[in-house]
Amino acid sequence: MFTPLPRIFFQKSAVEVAPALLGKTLYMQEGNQQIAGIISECEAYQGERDLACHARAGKTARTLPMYGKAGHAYIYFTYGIHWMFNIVTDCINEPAAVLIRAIVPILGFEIIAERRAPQPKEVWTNGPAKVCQAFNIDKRFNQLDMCQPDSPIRICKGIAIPPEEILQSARIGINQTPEPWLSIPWRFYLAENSPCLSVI
DNA sequence: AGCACGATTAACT
DNA sequence: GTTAATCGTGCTC
Repeated sequence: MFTPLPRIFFQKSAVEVAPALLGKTLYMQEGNQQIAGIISECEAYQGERDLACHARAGKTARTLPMYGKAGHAYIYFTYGIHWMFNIVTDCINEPAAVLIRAIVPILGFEIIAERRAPQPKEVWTNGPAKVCQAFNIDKRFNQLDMCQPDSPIRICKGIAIPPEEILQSARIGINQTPEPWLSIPWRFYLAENSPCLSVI
């Protein structure tokens, strides 16, 4: 149970990995605490040419994880308050990552409720920073290899998603980005979980 | 050494 | 619809 997906699953472009991540399980184990949820929304950021991707400025201290091994975590801090959780994909030296924007909780409801209080369960994990708050993800886990069987964060088998239930749109929150990157439909989300999607 | 800003959220009017 | 919260990062001087 909660066996991590093999690295080869992540060794493709972010645009290929992102839709494949929908329906998979995000699992977190710290001490005897377990939390898990089904990934319902994510976004692909691919390469230095993608002007919405942090790697547009090249290799820096912050973007280094994206140039590393697929299956590792890329976690960054933004707006002075929030953490964002990404999964690195593609080859070494090809910066690519998938931002996890929303999950549907399946395990650890009490812990999530405590961390997300006083918010109602409908908005517990429908946003990238909310997922990090619920799972207690921060820089401690940056560059973590999530393909190890004892990793505190793992991406595991989940539920099968028929292709017709996967919807696409432009990515959120990148309003200063020029075209075509502003409009390219690299946000992937599940139709059936619309109440669990991030707030736009 | 200083500065502008961000792959957001929650609590306002 | 608007705005405060709040600080690491990367760029410029």
